[in-house]
Amino acid sequence: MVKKRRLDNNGSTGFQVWSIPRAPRSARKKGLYKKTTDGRNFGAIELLASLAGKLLHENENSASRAASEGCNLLLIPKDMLQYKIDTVEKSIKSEDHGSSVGGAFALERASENSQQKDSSERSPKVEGNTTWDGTSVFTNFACCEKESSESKSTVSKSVNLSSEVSKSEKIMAVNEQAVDVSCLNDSTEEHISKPCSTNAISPGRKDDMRFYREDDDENISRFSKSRCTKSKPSKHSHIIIDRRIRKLLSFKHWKPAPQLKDVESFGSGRNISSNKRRINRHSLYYHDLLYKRKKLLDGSCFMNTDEVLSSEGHYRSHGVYVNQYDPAAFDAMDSQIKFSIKSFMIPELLIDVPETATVGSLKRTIVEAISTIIGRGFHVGVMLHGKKIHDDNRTLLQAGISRKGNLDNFGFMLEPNLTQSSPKSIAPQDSHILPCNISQQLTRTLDKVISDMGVSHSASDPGNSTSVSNNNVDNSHDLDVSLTQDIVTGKPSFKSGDLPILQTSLEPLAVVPANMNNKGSEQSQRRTRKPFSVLEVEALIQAVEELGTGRWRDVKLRSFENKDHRTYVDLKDKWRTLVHTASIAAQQRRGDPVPQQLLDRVMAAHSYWSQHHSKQVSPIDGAPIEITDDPVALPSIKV
DNA sequence: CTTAGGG
DNA sequence: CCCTAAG
Repeated sequence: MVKKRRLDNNGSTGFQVWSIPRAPRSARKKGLYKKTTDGRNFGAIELLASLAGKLLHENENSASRAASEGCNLLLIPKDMLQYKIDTVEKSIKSEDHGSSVGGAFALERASENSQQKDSSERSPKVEGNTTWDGTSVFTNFACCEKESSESKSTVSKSVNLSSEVSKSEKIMAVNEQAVDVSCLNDSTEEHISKPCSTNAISPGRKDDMRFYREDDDENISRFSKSRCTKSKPSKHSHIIIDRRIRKLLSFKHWKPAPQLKDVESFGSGRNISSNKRRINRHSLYYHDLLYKRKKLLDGSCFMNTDEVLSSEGHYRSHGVYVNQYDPAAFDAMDSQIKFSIKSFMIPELLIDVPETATVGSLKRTIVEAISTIIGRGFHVGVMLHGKKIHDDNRTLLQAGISRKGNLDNFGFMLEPNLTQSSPKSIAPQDSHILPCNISQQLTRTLDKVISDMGVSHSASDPGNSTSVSNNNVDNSHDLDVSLTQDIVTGKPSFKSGDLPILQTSLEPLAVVPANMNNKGSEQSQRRTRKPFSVLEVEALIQAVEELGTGRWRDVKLRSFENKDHRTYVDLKDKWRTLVHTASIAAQQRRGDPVPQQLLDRVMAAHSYWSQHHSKQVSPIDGAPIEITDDPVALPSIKV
């Protein structure tokens, strides 16, 4: 019971103190961060698993067949991604320090001939990762080949595109490591370089730039039918949701992911390791990365070319999205730079641009190309070394984008177009009101993909395992990770409509880390600032007066229980700023002014609680705190 | 998970 | 607001 006693200061204090014994942790657990298990989540996960399995399988085949078809679209709910990532992590932890290709979703070739190694030289390396936060539109894959000498004359960059609509807080973020569906090699280059015009999609041609796109319909259908037989049902679903991730989502109205406990009961990471999966060390970093919230760059989506080949032509790290061929082989080529953009949504996109092209034209070309796939409603930004290149008039060369240039930190960003004008007009507070065109487009696309893939039903064949070969360019650590077996479980059963896609609002697009080397790139979206209203301030003060400082969780429960966007940490921070505000001259205060009266209460409560340990609670019987003659007590506040 | 502080 | 060390 809550009892209260008047805190009397010279008989004029209006400050009241309640003695509220702190409830046991166990009891407190419930409520604030309650998480439920949503059956749909599992369904989604299963679907993902299934898709992943297929995709992987697909990749296997395509890889072994010199991969000439490259367009597989796959949209995966974020939670699934996390699932995979976590699974991988588990295996990393429990297994070894081995290496894996491109992270979380490397696959282990179930049973392959011993020639694999020999062929690895020629076989494309499967490298890829996809990040899908909120409603990422793109996923990225990268296929790397060790053929620097074979490459004809292009610098090919596989650009990772990722777009996210984050404000739709009901969308589970999706991150996925996947296999690329097409590889750039001699045999495929021709194929994929087929001008778009050969497809139903109008070719984009501008400033001597060209972009190509692989036809994907066929692949999709093929994707949906083929190689399901190998899918092996997993006996256990290893769904380990990182709590940090959940934490991240906890205040976002996400449909709660299964609790860790619940999840773990499904199966533990042990099983993963028991499957003898080997994970590329590259993925280690990637994981770590994923555990950090990805931050937005200018509130937009960022796609990047994460890494480039090392000087030896090997992948240098996880999440490589850039393929760069031996510059020496480019002499014959008229200093053209080829950008290869890959993702689930963008199967394969090659963009050739002369170094003398301008950044602006590059952007336009990319927009043009991507628009044919996902529709309009976005624009492209170019990042280099962590900075956006704003000057569209500069040539690529001038901007530092050249065949021989260091493109480690090169990438693109997809930014939503609020108005068809400048994205700059996107006010933070309005970000959730982004036009629906993106949302709709995405949803539509997703729906189509899902249905096209025919995933909604019995997408996988229990009893079959999926595997993919990873011919790591760098043989020093070949990795094979096989998550599929565990992931692929049962049949996914959800309609496209069930996908946790966009709500009505959008937030700045999510980001794919531009450069995993850069610490700063491991960013995640920052919550939009929401100034405390006077009412909130008052409620906070009220609560603190009653509970004291240092019991922010209780404060939260008492006065902000239903305000998900106010965490107890926020409240604590707010209190701190309030105290600070109250202590400075009114002229120095900024923001919407807080009534002096409230600030006085803040000061009073602050001084009071700093004197009386806030954690001091009354006896078990709930007796009120005895506050008698206290000089520190609150000053009387008369209004 | 909560707190408490630094950034 | 974010991030984190501590507890």
